Amino acid sequence: MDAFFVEVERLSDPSLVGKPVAVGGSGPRGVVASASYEARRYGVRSAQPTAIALRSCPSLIVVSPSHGRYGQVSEKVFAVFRSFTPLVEGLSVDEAFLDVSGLTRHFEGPGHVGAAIRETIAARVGLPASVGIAANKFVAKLASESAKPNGMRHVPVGEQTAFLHALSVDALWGVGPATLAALARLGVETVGDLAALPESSVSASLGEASARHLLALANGDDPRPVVPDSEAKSISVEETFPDDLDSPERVEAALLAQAQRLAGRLRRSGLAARTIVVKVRYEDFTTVTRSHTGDRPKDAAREIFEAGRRLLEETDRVRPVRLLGIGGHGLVDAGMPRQLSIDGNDRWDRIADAVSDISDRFGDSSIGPARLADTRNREEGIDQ
DNA sequence: TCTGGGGTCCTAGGACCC
DNA sequence: TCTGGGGTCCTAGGACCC
Repeated sequence: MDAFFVEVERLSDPSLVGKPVAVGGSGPRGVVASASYEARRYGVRSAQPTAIALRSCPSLIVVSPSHGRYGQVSEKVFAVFRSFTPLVEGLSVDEAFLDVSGLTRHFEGPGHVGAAIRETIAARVGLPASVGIAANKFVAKLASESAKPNGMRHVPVGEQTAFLHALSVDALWGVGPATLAALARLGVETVGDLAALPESSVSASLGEASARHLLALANGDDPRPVVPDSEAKSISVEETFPDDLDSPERVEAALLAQAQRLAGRLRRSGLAARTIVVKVRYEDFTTVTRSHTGDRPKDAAREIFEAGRRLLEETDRVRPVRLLGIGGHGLVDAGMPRQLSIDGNDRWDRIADAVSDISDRFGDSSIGPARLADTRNREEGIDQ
């Protein structure tokens, strides 16, 4: 999908059409999540601090994200995908690979499939989408990038090498800033430069596994099949605070609220986490994680909070905290037999269920621990 | 007005087991 | 007669993607 968050906002507020718009955080630490093509002409990019985006585009309209709405629209888009083929591999909320090799009887060629998908999305959802067509996932992905916005690009097998080799190396999937710098030291600028190097010299600076992988991609070789809907491997909640949390009490209060949000998401998915991870970022941006794998999977807010609190004790409690997060890894089906607790924890399970129901219906901020409410009231100057 | 939030995958060392 | 080989799991950090 093209500028997905922005286009969803335009569906509900047509006055945003044709203007430079960014969806993202508007606070002092906000960043751009999605920029309209009008905004991109001013240099506005996703992941850019909102303050810098506003400097380069003073007329920029900044809209706060409504992730629930994006999820709903995403489901409609994916329903369109699945009406063409069950072989749909979601890559994110707004992007998927479709294996359409089985549709040769119904369509004259892949170009007709791509056109039909774009038309159906426009008709049923009302949003622009771009399609890339190729013989494998990696080239199809790059083809869709070059098709944006609101276009279609077919790269036949015979044109694959010419298409790939002209691209800058950082177009390759998996080449970010660190790998780009390492490749630049080898004199590599384009995908063609990389493809011309012997594997030994690439693996000397990137390691054997990465070198083999990147060289294969540079030659257009990507054997990975389209694998429909894989299970989530982790679920996490994190938050960057407008002002650093400068006391252990404030950090713990925030952790309690996050533990409840995490518990709610786990329970709604019917999952429990074997491993709990706490993430802390300090004011100088250094980030640490602490994790612990318990003997029982957890999905109750109280248990998750207690595990997180113990992990917090292994971090620096003095330095102000810019970001705090908590996550669950090693997810298992919550329906599988779990040892019944004898210490009254099932009471907390029932409370977490009730909290989860209420936050489902009325939003995450509708219910929370009294300790957090106390902190909020104090910050707002409300008498106890 | 410096740097979000939610993920995946990989690496590397250490514990532990046979 | 000082220290094999293979495997799995856990933990921490980092690169990368949208």
